[in-house]
Amino acid sequence: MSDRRTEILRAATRVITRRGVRGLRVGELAAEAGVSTSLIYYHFTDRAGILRQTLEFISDRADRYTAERDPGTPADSPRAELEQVLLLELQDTAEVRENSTAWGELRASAVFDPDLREELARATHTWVHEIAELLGRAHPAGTAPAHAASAERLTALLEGLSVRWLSGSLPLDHARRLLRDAIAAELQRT
Amino acid sequence: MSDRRTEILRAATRVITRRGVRGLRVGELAAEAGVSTSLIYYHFTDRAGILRQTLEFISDRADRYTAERDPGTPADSPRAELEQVLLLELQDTAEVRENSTAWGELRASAVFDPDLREELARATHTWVHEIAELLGRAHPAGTAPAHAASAERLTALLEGLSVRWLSGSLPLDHARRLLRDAIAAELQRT
DNA sequence: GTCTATAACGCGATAGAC
DNA sequence: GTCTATCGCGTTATAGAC
Repeated sequence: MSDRRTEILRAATRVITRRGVRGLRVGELAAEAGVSTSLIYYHFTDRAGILRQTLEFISDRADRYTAERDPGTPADSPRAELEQVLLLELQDTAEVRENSTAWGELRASAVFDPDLREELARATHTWVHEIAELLGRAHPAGTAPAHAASAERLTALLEGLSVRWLSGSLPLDHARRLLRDAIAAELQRT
Repeated sequence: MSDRRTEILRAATRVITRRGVRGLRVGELAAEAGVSTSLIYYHFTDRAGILRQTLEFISDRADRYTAERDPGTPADSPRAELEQVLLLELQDTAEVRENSTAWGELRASAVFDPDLREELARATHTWVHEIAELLGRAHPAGTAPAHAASAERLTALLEGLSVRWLSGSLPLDHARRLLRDAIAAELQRT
């Protein structure tokens, strides 16, 4: 599925990484994709449609790269898997930067746009739940509510560290170290 | 110092709380402040000047309300003071909402605007340092580098929880509970 | 310092040909 | 499906009077 529409969605992802959700200009997107502005409207109706479908495209892609991690890896310990999944989001690759940036923008936009909140809360809940399950396997001694709380703290910390990294307040390796230590601490809770 | 310029800066803070940094319109700011648009330009030159000076105003004010807490309070334990200072940021009052919202916007905008990064990194560093000092008094057994790392984790977590609260993904009392537990855990580190 | 009036422009969106 | 050309509005910014 690498048609024109998909090409435009990929271009939109790059523009959002560069300018933000609220900084995306239809004209700039057209130039980035190498098409006319009216073709954008033909495929996406209006600016809101561009954003909706691009954010959907990005979150599908994020699900995929979370699901597809370690295809043939010899299934390390659950703890290593947990570290791997969380630290995956703190890497300086184009794909991770794009996803983290777009995710942060979605979060920041939802503060002012109630329409985005429901979908955002749903995606957050899914993510927290997935981390809580990994915590359950890595730390069977703990209770389910304790794992849920740990997962909320770790994912919220990760979002906080991620935006500090992207906004230039925290070097990437330092952010990774802080997150690793926080994971270790959550696993040592009684 | 409650002149026209300061009134406009206060109005700008309210508009940013309502619309976001990138949603601020000079005309709306003028209406909010009860002045003409051209007076805005007289005082701040251009839109970028409005934003720069407003964000400076906000970070100064945040410093001040952190510094001025408990004027005559009977200096509880350092631990209680630490909790108080951090939990202060998770309250549903107009002032805290304004500061948290504007601070989150500053952070999110800096991802796309390198001009904001220096001031932001400076303010972040000041804040982390202040929390690290409180941790030192609340937990004298720990080392200075450990306190610095704890302060970075706690403040990054607080930012993460704050934006989840403001974006409707996390109820306020739940966010407060998660933060309190994280503070307790940082104080129990060996 | 502050206002009214307006210029200049960027940007979302559409018309219509191919 | 894709393009060129353009409209119309909202917004930034300025001119000039008081």
